[in-house]
Amino acid sequence: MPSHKADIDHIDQIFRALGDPTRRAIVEKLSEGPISVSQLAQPLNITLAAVVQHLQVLEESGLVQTEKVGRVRTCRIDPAGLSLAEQWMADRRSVWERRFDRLGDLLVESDESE
Amino acid sequence: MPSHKADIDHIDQIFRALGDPTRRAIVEKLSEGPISVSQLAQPLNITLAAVVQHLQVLEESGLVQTEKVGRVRTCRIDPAGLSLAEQWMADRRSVWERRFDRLGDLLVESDESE
DNA sequence: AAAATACTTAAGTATTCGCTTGACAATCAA
DNA sequence: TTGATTGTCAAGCGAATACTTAAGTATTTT
Repeated sequence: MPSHKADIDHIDQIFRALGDPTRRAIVEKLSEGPISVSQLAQPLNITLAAVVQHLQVLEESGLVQTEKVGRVRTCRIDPAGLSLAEQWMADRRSVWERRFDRLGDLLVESDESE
Repeated sequence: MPSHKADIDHIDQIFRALGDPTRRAIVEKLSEGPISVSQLAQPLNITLAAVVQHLQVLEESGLVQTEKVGRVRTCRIDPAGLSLAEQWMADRRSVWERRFDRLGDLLVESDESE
């Protein structure tokens, strides 16, 4: 039985997180490898506090994991989050494309209704 | 030479569009097949005007196409939009996973820095 | 110990967003 | 023609969002 309530909620958080361009820039940067919060902030033209807020959203969504050692917090991508969202889109597409197959059948057979 | 400015802008619109749960519900519904605006509105607990506004966002993002014949506008998914977003995520993941491969190499060879 | 680094947290602000209401246009049915 | 569908447009409202500033904490350096 696929797609629990918890999963739907998770998908919700993931897409909400990816909806913001700055957060996508963060994910993009992290895809090159794990870095600290201030390294992450440097290329973006916003304050460190703003970056921290974005990271909270990303971490709650499960797209990013962080770990603090000493005074520096290191951030890395969790690819599972991305592939969950990927799956959602692939599913919608496949349902859509399967429809075309059935449509083809109907055009050929041309009777026997639903 | 991949990823033009126009593409980035397009990706921006797509992810922004998918960031809203109601719009994802619309995409989900449309994946079952093309339907009219009021049919789309029926299961959602919002006014028709709100649905039209969501459809504008979805159409501008390229995720949905619509066509009006008579007084009814029929909406359908454009799978190209979905696969573009899918690609973006797959790319981020692959960069990340390629990093692991290189890390493996380094651990095995354990010299020759770059 | 003192200063610098690397965050963290809270409060405030300006803008954006999703939604409603209400008035309107166009098409189809009786 | 009259009335019912089906959608469109504009204005406005409350809540959410992305950001800043400012004050604080914990850790490392000097």
